[in-house]
Amino acid sequence: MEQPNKLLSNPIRLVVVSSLYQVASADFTALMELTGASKGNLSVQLKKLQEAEYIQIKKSFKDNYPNTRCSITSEGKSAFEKHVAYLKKVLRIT
Amino acid sequence: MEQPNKLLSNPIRLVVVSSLYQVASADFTALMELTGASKGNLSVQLKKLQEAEYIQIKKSFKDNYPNTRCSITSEGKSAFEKHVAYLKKVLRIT
DNA sequence: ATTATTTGGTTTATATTATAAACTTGTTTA
DNA sequence: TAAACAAGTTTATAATATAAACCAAATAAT
Repeated sequence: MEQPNKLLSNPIRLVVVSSLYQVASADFTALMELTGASKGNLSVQLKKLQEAEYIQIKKSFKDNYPNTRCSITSEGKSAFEKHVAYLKKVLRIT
Repeated sequence: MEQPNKLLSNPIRLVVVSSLYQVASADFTALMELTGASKGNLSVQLKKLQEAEYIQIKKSFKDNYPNTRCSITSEGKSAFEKHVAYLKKVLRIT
């Protein structure tokens, strides 16, 4: 029933999804700071989350520079909630 | 300050450590049921936890069969507590 | 007006990790 | 005594994570 979510077992992806669960949207630079990941690493983790349809990525230009803005999808929200429920059970926290 | 623990980011190892945090000791078979891992997989994960000194393994014979009994160390307890604190922060749960 | 540096990323080669199949050693059952 | 089972371990392979190298455009320095 309650099983661990592999995508969300990676700390970088967990922080990304958890952050986007609270925050409407965040761009690449903000997510780098939040996660502490290198840009290469963050780039592939975001792509994985996008492929799983946990997040949505909108690319645009902001002040002449490319800007990658991410937001969570309803699938992402639901997956996150389930994973949190799983963790709570495993960790025995209410 | 609060960082993810890599060893405890693996779901099998997390369940092992979390279980041993509650339970004084558990043997290989019990941990297989708790984690759902194959024995090969469980075997290497236990060894990793042992190498990190998160758990202690005592081998004996029980009813003529080998028996592998695991318990958590104080280092394991502390690591688990810290990781839980980290997760709580990331997941925004009290 | 080149050249160098910075911004904001992506691709990809390599290192690390996870996993189960194959193996081992001994026990019980037929 | 041969087959099946118990309780693991080893190891080959698959999957994953990570950062170095790369790219394209913008800005700064000379």
